[in-house]
Amino acid sequence: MPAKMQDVARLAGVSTATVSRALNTPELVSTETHQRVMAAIHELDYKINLAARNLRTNRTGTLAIVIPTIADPVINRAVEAVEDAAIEHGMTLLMCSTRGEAAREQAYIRLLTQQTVVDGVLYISPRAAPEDVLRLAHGDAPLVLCNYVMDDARTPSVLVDHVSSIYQATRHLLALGHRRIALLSLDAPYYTPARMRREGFERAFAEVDAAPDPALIAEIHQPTYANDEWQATIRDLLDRANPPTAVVAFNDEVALQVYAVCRERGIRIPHDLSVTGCDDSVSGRYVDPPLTTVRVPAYELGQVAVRQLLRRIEQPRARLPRTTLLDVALVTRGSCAALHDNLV
Amino acid sequence: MPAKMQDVARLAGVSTATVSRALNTPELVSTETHQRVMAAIHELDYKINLAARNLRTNRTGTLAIVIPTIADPVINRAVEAVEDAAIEHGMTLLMCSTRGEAAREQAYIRLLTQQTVVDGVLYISPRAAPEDVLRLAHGDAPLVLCNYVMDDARTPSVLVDHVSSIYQATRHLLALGHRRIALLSLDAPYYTPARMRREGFERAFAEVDAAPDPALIAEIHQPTYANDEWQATIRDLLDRANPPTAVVAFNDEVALQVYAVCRERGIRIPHDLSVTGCDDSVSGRYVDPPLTTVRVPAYELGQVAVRQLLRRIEQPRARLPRTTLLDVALVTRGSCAALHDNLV
DNA sequence: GTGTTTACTGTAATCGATTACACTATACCA
DNA sequence: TGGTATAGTGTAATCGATTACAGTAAACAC
Repeated sequence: MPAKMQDVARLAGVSTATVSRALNTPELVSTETHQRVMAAIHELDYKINLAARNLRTNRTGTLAIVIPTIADPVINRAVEAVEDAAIEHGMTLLMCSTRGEAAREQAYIRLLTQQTVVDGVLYISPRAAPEDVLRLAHGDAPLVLCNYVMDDARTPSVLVDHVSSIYQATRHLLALGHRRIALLSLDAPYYTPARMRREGFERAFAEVDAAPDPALIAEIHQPTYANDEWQATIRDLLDRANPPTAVVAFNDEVALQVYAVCRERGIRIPHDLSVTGCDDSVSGRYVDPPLTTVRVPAYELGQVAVRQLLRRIEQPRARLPRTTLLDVALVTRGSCAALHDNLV
Repeated sequence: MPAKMQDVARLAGVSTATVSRALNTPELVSTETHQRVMAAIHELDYKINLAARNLRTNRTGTLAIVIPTIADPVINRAVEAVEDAAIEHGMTLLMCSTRGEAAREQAYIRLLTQQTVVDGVLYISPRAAPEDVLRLAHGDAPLVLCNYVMDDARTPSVLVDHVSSIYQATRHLLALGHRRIALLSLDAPYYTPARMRREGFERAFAEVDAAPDPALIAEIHQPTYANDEWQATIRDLLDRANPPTAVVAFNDEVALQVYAVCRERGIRIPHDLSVTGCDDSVSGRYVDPPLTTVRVPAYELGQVAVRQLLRRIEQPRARLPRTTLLDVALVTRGSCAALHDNLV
């Protein structure tokens, strides 16, 4: 029913080849013909049939973005960057959020290993096993990873420096005299940032010739970013006989959970407990006291990754940096204080 | 290079028709043949070419979801519902976030008026002019709207009851004795919820034979949900000679901005100022005092809408309710108090 | 035994664009 | 003037699946 290229060609008195050229390579068509074709297109309200074009050109004009959740400010921002770049290149975005569910992760990987679904895949914070990610990497569409390292020279990774973020937060607290510092982190199989955070934590301690108390490292194994389990963990931590004097949280949301538990318990921040977050999300900016956190280049994360991806799509053999590490910066606000002597 | 159906057929010793049937309508194929075909598919690692299928079947297996921003908890949740349903139906999701930019809104509408891009469109909180939305509605793909009303009998709308949410919050404050109540809302051309909120606000006043002070209605015209402008507006409001005794904010994020300004000014919540939010997002749950807000059925919003959309896709002539209104519920927490006599 | 139904399979047209190749007309050159 | 380059256009093959239609063989009915 809708007009096809044939109809346009007939109306404009040319062949379909010319219509196609008028649309895709106007420089090969005379100005006059081009105008006639455009007029016909307008007249018939012709819309190109993308399925036909895709079949013929073996391209889809679509990028897939695979993310663990849509409800995280850093990921949000990265996705915005990706969408911006996609639009700029006339491409669209297929959204695949896995919610940390292995089944979904697998299903999306299976789907995306087909060239005909998307032209490229951006995979943020994979929770899948290396062999599955590798399968995707060996699929027909180029792949770029975010926050994941994998032993495959062909697949570029872009990483926020999670080592540095936790390192900086921890160093800040150590400098304030704290030694009993708790780490609240998220862990999951194959979840690279968890390892990096632990490393940053330990490195900061090593620099002052100390070591963290393993009992104060709380790594929750949780598929999603849901908040329910954190409360229990935090209460546990603070209710101990020998509680921490400071807490490093792996993101701002969890840091605010610490705030909530402190309120319950009558613990004053920063007087009784110092707290740091991570990601510099809006929520940490307007609480009392304002949250000391780490600024993370979320938009840049998406931007760098999508640029590399687009590069690969245009030139499949393009050489790309194997890993790109993005800098972070400590943002000092009011949630940390020097350790009181009476609390040592 | 990748195996095609022809190769599978050859290896299995059947025709492509049989391979196709084995995949799409296995009940029409003998068990033995089916197994041979499956074995061949596995052997060759055959992946169906979706472009070819789409061209032939005139379907894409994709839904578009158009949203103003990805960084809003209610929208997030609605998107999750849509994705869940999409996966359940073996479909994928094309994400189109417009950031409230008219140009992007238009560009996506233009893109999606083509049948061959997606099988259906879900449009959440459109900011586009009615004629543009109508153009989309008259496109080839079925359309379902969220939080928008339009004069088109064919296009179903699913709405959160924004009238009721602000009405309930306002009534709560009125019952506590407040009369100088400010409304912080977002406005934009053609943005239905803004009108609904105003209506709820006024209705609550009308019920106690009063009227709101128009000077206390602050409707920011802002494309996005960014936080910068709110601070100024809120300061303005609170610094007046005759400031409000209560504030109704259209969402929790803005309510927390009010918290921040109050902290600056030494205004105590709820003692000096009562505050209500809306949406019951996580951020409001763990602040001090916990935010009184309105619970909004975000997941349900997406769920109801996508169900109607899928229904339409399967049966284009299906009769659907023209508008569906979703209930909301006040969540009373600690951010509101009875009006002190000395403040009257 | 003939006619009819059932179960399965194959042939070949078709979806609507792109593009290699061929062709014509004009411009340009010596 | 003949030859070659250039610009613009057309013809027709092609992408890889789906499916209407036709065909065959076995089962079944009478």
